[in-house]
Amino acid sequence: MRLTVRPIPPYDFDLSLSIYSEGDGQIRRFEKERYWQVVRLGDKLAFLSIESSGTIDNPKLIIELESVDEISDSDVKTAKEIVDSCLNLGLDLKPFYEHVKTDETMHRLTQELRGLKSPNTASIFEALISSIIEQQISLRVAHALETNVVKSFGDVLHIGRQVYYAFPTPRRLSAASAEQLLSCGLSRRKTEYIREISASVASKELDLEKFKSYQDTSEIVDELDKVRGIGVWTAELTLLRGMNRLDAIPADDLGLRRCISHYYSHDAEITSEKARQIAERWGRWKGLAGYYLIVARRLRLEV
DNA sequence: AGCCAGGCTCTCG
DNA sequence: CGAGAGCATGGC
Repeated sequence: MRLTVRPIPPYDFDLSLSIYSEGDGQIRRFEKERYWQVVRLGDKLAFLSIESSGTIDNPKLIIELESVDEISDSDVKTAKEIVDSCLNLGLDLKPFYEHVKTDETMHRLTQELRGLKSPNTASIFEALISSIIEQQISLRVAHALETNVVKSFGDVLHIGRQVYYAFPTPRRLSAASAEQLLSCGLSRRKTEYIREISASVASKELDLEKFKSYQDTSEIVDELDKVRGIGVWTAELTLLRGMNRLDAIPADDLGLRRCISHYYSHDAEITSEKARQIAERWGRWKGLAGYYLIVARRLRLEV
């Protein structure tokens, strides 16, 4: 099954997906200008791969869907929505670029990284659990542990001779024993958070979807912050990459603070208050701007 | 070897 | 209340 999608230009597919070039090939990966992952279409699993056949100013994506099940028209529609959301294709970057023109540094970086859109997880739940796993430890370690969790509890999809994994459902994670989660390398505390939160999401006691209707991002942060295991950092990171809330910026984040400091404060250590103060100039694109700084730093761009 | 890494909770004083 | 310990793992 093949379909095409047209992102709002400008859109640089290779640049935007390059963060997944280190990804695990059985979960999600960008390799040789092609991105793939497993998606859920209702209760079916499908293997989704994406390639670009357009340009930055006239972007066009070719999507391929493979499944052991029959793929219906509504599945195709769902798949398009997932791609749209995960790659943030509906985002119009032009107002952001216009807004930051008064900020010399960010203006230069947006020229260098023109067409970069921040990626999203397929579900808010995935963003939330990933963020919890990433608390405190280095990203390298966190990604290894996350891979363990996905391969231990995620649904399996066989395509040809290959095996791929979807991110685990709340139900599946809530049913995981503490020992099983511990053997993934998580701390005892984090296994508690993950089991508790997964159970309350599965039982709808914690309704993550309802947050989509909230106008005010800070209201969602406050509400998530009340949940055991979720602090402001975790809430903001979840909103940014799980709900496309580009005004959410995890200013407490050590790595992000170092990026902000590199471009705006001569690499001096800055507090999260200072980071938030600097971020104010990016208006409702704070989180996206922060993402630009992270990517810029990774590419060792200097302004 | 020991400390730190994209936090958060719980426990003391 | 505010400060501080504890946490799992891998890299340096």
